[in-house]
Amino acid sequence: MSHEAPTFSPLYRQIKALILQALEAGEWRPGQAIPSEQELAARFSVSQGTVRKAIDEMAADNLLVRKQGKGTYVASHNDPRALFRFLRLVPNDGDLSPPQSVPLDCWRAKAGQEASRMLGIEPGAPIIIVRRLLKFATRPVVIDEIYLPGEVFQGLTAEVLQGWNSSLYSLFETRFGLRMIRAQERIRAVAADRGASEALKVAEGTPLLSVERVTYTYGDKPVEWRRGLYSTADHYYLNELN
Amino acid sequence: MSHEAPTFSPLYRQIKALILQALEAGEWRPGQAIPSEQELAARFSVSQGTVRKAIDEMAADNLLVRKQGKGTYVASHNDPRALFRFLRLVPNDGDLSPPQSVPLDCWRAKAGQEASRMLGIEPGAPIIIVRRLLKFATRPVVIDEIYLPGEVFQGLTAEVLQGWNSSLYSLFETRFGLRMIRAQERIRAVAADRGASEALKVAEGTPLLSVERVTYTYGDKPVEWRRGLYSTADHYYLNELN
DNA sequence: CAGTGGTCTAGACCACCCG
DNA sequence: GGGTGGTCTAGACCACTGA
Repeated sequence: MSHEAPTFSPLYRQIKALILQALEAGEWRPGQAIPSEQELAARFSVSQGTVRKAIDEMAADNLLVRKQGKGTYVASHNDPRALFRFLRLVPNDGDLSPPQSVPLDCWRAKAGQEASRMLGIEPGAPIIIVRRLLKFATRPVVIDEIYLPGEVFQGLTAEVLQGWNSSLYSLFETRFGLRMIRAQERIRAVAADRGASEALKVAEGTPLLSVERVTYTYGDKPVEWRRGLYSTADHYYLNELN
Repeated sequence: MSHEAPTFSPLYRQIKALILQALEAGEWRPGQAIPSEQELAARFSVSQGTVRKAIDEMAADNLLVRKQGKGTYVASHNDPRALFRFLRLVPNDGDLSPPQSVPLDCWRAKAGQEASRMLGIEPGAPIIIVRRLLKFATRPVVIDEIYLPGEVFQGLTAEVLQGWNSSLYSLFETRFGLRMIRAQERIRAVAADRGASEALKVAEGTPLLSVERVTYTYGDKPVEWRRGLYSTADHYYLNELN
């Protein structure tokens, strides 16, 4: 077996790259099953064990979901289990009912310094800004300001947001074919300004969590930058350290 | 993986349990190499592949560290790479010099309601409380109050803390044979009270991160409860969402 | 060089799901 | 029953480390 790559790359990683490529090209849609390990092994002319190891890694990366006896599926944000992967806020009383996203505003603008740096686009490039409220059991808990590259989110309007009653990422995936793979959050404590205090129904100056998030799609391409202000009177940000 | 009744336990998981047991019994010390896969396979009368899969999982759990060509080692908090596994605070300017732990106080007490619940011990059981400051480049950034079960940390005194210039978990591991496996953090925003404002040199009422952590050792046994107040003027809490 | 972990293969069998 | 993923084995070879 010849590996002409300068740095050694095992076969299963090459297979992983090929599957990733097919995934990115939309060969199989989120929620659908990919071909069986045997079929993929035949397609790439490797043994089932090698395909298996490639899929193992992609399942660990939350790109695929294995279901014994059924098949391997493309991960989807429509899956309710995916919801709390990117939302680490938990009510003090442990109530697990899913939060409700209430869009407040949606307008177009040009990328400023910070947005262009975070999204990896030119300053002045078109962006879309969304303001929305997150309610847990009718109580406003998070106010978000979300910056999206206009090029990717062509048809995103307030109406589209209004007409969607599931998670934002679920909308992005279904409507724009954009799959959020991973994110990075920077968390600070700040005092509520006028706008936040009104939206979250707390006193001005109340300490809030400021959660800045950059979200990446395939190829580590940033496609969302958001800043959320979290009221932590009745909720907390939960983080598991492994 | 699943929390259902284990109707079936694959061989490699049984091997994993056996290795875990040996680890817990101190058969190999942190930082040391465990026997080779071949030796373990012979010892447990299974194939190398099965041992391999067991070790794979334990490496993923950060219990073991594989080093190609050398062997497999017991993970240790003395390893500098382990430091930022439990400390997610990063300076705004990206300076990577490790923080300095400054013990302020260390006294004995009896567990109250909250401490007993968090540590899974009887109310009134002996506990040790440590107050300490974390400095990044001479600047005070975190003030911690740490609750430890007295039974486990017999000889812990202010002197012992003073004489240690590495991380706390490194001390716990070396001195008390206690390995911290995983932790759970609950994060809220709070206003600095008098004590915190003096320790962190910020104005009273400044928003701070309140980070409550419960840390677990083998068998998911809680052995530390701490509450930290983080000043986020020049630092932020970084969280990767995968 | 010998010894370690890392990869790849081929085949057998098991657990699970569904028609 | 047939198809899927999941486990287990045995053997060959590769990449890395250190003496």
